[in-house]
Amino acid sequence: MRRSKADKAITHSKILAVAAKRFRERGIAGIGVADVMKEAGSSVGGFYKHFGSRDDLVVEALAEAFKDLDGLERDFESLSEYLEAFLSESHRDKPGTGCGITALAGDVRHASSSVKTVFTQRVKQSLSYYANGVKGGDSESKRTRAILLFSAAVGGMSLARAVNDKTLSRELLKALGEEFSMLAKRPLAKRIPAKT
Amino acid sequence: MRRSKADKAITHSKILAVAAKRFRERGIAGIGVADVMKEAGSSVGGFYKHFGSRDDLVVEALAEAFKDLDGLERDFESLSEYLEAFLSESHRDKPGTGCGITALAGDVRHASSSVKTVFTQRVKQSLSYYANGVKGGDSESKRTRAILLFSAAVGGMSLARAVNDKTLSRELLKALGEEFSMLAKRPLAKRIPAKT
DNA sequence: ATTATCTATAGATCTATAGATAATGC
DNA sequence: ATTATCTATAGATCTATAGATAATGC
Repeated sequence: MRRSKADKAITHSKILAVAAKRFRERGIAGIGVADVMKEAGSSVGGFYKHFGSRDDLVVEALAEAFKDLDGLERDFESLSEYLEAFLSESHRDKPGTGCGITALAGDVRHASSSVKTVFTQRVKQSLSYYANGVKGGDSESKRTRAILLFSAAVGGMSLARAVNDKTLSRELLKALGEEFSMLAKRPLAKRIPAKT
Repeated sequence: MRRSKADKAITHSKILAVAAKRFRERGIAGIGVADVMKEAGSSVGGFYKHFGSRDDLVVEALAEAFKDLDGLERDFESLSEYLEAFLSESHRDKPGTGCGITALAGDVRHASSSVKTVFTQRVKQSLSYYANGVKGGDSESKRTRAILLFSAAVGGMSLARAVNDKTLSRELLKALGEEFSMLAKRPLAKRIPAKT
């Protein structure tokens, strides 16, 4: 029954891969330790030789999920292209392999401090990525614009996923795509000065 | 032990009030039937004379939570003022009495079809409210702008609540407030024509 | 007689632990 | 000898039901 240390490492990453996917799909409370272990090809009892607690799994699985996001951000040439893919129906329908921040923002509010810390760090990273991708403007307006785009992307996708009406869901994604195609290019403040 | 029909109605609304608050605060899975009943001053056993199932409570409590949102939307003279209050730290720190869409968007994705339907209807109502409040532009650009503002408000507040870092949380709300103060006034398309 | 509410509990589900099993690794 | 994994289960928690109690309402 016992396997080698190398095999244990494989088991460990299988568990993480399953958890990273299912937590994003069903929420942090949506899948249990036993189900994760079963899908990873193991049984419940072994779990606690891999993780100190269920919450430790959540923390590591969240970090694992963010690796997908790292890849996504890297694979696009511009923020505009990234956002277009982000707002796709394909991304909407596959939360399990998509942005972990969007999939779990609601859950993290009720999660442990450790989970929140991992989440927070990744939010900061995404904001840098967005700010970097915004065209024109000084660094402050880029940052502000990044926050608008990121918030709207996360919120819009959350709504598109929660809503029961396919037409509305599509409309949300499409409308954001249109607004983003303008907003991602130049900062508003540089085009027309704010009135104040 | 038995009380009058009128008293039963009072008990019923007490249950709903507690549930509407606690679901928003702790999430749909975050509080149980027994705790809701206890806080409403009753005991578990009576619950099923009031609601057919826990899910029925979720549906009714969501509708109840949206009454607060109706009130919020009514109490402000302009969309800009509404958004300023929406993005406040006070609203961030009191999800139990705040916007139910923001508080529960993540949870609704995993909820029953009945819950999704109630949620979806209220999303439509909010979008109308936003579109109505946008200054200038034709009805199509108002609608698109409304979707941007609403998505960013929901997403930004969700992030501000999930994040572990007070400075970042405040920055998110502040930046959105700044961008909104411009975006809520005039549609981008009417100021500078899109390139494409 | 009906029924609003209560106490008690059945039954399901979930995290975590105990103890057994058998292969690894010194 | 150590340890990776397994089966079994303790203990907590949650939804829903059963049956008792006593006040309402016909």
